[in-house]
Amino acid sequence: MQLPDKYLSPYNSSDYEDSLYKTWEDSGFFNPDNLPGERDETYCIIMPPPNANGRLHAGHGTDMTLKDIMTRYHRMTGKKTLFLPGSDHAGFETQGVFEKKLQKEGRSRFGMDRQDLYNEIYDFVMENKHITESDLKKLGISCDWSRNTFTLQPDVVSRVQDTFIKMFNDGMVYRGKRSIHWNPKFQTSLSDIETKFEQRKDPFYYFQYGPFVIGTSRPETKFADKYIVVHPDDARYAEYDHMQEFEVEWINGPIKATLIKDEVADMELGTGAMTITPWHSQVDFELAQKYDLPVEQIIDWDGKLLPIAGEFAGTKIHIARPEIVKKLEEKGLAVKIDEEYEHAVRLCERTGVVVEPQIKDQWYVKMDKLAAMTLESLDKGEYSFVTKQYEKTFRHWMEHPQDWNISRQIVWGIQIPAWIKADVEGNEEIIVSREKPEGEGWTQDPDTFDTWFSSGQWPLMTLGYPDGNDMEYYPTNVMETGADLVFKWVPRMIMFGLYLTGEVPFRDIYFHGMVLDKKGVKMSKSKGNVMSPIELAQDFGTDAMRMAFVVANPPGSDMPLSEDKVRAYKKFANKLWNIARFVYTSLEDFDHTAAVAISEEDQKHIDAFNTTRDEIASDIEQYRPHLAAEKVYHYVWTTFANEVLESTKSALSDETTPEDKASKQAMLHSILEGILKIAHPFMPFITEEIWKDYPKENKTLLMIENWK
RNA sequence: GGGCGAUUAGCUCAGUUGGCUAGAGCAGUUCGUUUACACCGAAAAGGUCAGGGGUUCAAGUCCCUUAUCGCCCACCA
Repeated sequence: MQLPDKYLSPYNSSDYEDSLYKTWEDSGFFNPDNLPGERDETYCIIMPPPNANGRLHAGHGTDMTLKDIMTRYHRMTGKKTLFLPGSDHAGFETQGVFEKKLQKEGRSRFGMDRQDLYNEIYDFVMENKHITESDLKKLGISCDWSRNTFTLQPDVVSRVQDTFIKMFNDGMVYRGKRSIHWNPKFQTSLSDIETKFEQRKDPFYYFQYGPFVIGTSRPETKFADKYIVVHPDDARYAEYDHMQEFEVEWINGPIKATLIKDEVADMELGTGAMTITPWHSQVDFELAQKYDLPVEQIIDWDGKLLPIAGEFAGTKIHIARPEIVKKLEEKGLAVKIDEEYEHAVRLCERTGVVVEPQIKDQWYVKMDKLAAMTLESLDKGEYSFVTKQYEKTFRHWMEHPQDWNISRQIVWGIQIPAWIKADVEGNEEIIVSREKPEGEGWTQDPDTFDTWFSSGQWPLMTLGYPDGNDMEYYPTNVMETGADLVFKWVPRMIMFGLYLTGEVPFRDIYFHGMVLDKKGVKMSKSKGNVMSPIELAQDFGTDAMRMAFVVANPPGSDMPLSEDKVRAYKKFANKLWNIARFVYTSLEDFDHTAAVAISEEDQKHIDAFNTTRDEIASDIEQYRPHLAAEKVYHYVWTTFANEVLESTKSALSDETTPEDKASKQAMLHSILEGILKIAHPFMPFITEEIWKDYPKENKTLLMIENWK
C-alpha cells in the first residue's frame, strides 16, 4: 500500500470529526434495526435526557462518553445495540430560566395567558434543544436519532397522563390539603427533594405569652397562635395541665390560649415552650391534625401578611418582622433576643428563594407500596448497584418513603388530567380523565406534573410503552447517570417500571461522580471555573476529551479535570496517528491477502495483545471503563510503540530475510487492527479515520466491525 | 443526630476479586534531533501507600482504632 498524504502532518481532529460523524449517521447503523448480521441479544442504554434549556457542561461530557463507550463496545460484540436519546422539558427549572429572560425584557409571566406563555416557552426550548443536539453530536455519541424523544411530545403527554389516571383508579394517588413547600417568588409548590437547607444566623426572640415565655425566630407568623406546646415531661410546666386555657395579652390585644402537652416540644430549645402556626409549619400542621386544631393562613401566596395581622396587613414578612418585635417590646412582652441563634432555613434548591410552608390542595402519590415493591425487587436481585456505596443510602431512603407531591403551579409541563367542579359551598367534585366530562362547570386542574413524574417514566415512554415495538429492549441494561439523581430520578423509574410492567427498567445502576475543576472545586458559572465539553473538543479533539473524561474516573467518585489532562490525550491521539503512519509505511510491499508464516517471536506479541484486549473487554463489561481506557493507553504507547514497534525497525530494513520481514509485517498489520478496535469505543473518530486506510478485504465501518 | 467516602510521588489522581519490583498525567533532572511521532525518545530522580494495632505464606488492598478532610440525609418552633 501507499501511505496516504494525510499522515504526513500531525493529527488535526477538526479536519475529520464532522465528516466522520456524518458518515456514521448516514450509514444508519446508530439504528439497531439496520445493523448487519444475526443479532439476537439486545443491548440498550437510555440517555438521561439533558434539560432542554441550556448548553452542555462537563458533567454531560462524562455522562455521554461513558454511555457511548459501553454502546460502541457492545455493538462491536454483535449485539442489537440501541442508545436512545431524548430531552427533558425540566418543568420548573426551564420555566425559571425563561422567567429570567422575561424579566430582562421587562415582562412577567403573571397576567400572561396560559397558552401564550406555554407557546413562548416551547419556542424558546425548541431553539435550545437543537443546539443541545448538535452539541451532543460533537461528543461523538452513537445514539439513534431516529428515536429521539421529548417529554412534551403529544404521545408522551397522553401516555404519562394515562399513568396518572391508572394510578388514580388504583388508589395510588390522592388529592388533599397538605403542608407544602411554597416558593412565593415563583408561585409554585416544591417537593422535599427540590429544597435544601442553609445554615443561617438569625435573631431568636423570647416573648411573654401569658404565664409562659415562648421562643421563636418567626414573630411575623404569631398573630393567630392560640396553642402553646410544651413537653409532657418538662418539670418547668408540671403545674399546668394539658388543654388548660389561659387569657393572654398578645400582639393585637387579648386572646384565649390553650396548652398542649406533646412530645414534639424540644425541652432543650429556648424555654421549651412554643406556640404553633399550623398553616406555616409542617410540624405544626401535623400537630394541628393530631389535636384537630383550627388552621388559619397568616401569610399570603406572595409572602405578605393577611388582614389577620391588623395594622401589618399587606406588608412583606421580612419588613414586618422588626416592626412586630418593636410593638411587642413597647407592650413589654419582649423578654430577650438571642442574636447568635443558628438554624437551618429551607430554600428552593434551584432558585435559592426561602420557602414558605403553606396549606394547599395538591396531588400526591402514595409511596409506601411503591417503595416496598422497589425494595423487594432489589432484595431479589432484579437490579443492582455497580456503585455499591449508594445502595445503603438508597435503601434507607426507600425504607422511609414520604408521599410525593406531584402538582406544580407552573404551565411548562404536562397538565394534570383532572377536572374539578366546585359547588356553592366550595365542595369539590373531581373526575380524572383526559377528556372534559359531560355537563357544565368543569374546569381542568391548572397544575402540571412535577418533572420527575414524567421523567420517572422515561425508559417506558422512550421504548413505546405499553405496546410499542421497542419494548423488546426493556428492561434496559444499564442506567448510567450522576449520583445526584440517586433519589430524584432513579427510584422513580424503578417504581414506575415495576408498577406498570412488573419489571425493573434497568439491570445495573452506575453512578459517575461530579466533574470538578483541577483544584477539586465544584464547577459553577458563578465561580467561573466551568469547562465546556464543546470547547474542549474544539481545542483538543473530541477523542482526547473523551479519554480525559474516562481515565482515572472510577465509578461513583468525583473527578477533577484540567486542561493538562485533556492535552495529554491529544498527544496520545497523535501517537496513534504516527503509529498508523509507521505501520502503513512498513506495509508498502506487503500483501495482506497472502498467507504468511508468523515467527515465534512475533506470535508472542500477538498473544500478548490478545490478552490485553480480553482484559479490556472484561473491564468494560464489568463497569471499569477507567481501567480499560488506561490499558488502551498503556498498551498502545508503552508496549506497542516503545517495544514492539521499535523491535521491528532493524528487521524491516534490508538486514533480514524476506520471511522474517513478512512475519513482522503481518504481525504489525494484525495488531494495528486490534489496536484500532480496542481504542474505538474510547476514541471513535481517529480510529475510524485510520481504519479507512487499513488494508483488509470486505471492510465495513470500524464502528460495526467485530471486536475480535 | 444518622449514613457514605477520602487520606498513595512536588501537584491532581489510578491501583477490579489480597500476589507490587506501587502506576498515569502535569511539574522538575540529565542526555539525545537515531526518517513514525519534539504533540518525540532514552535514562535517572521522587513514596516506611495518614498514625497505631490485628488477620495472613503474602496487606495500598481485609478487620479494629485514632486523627484530619469531604459529601449526602434528617432536624432545628
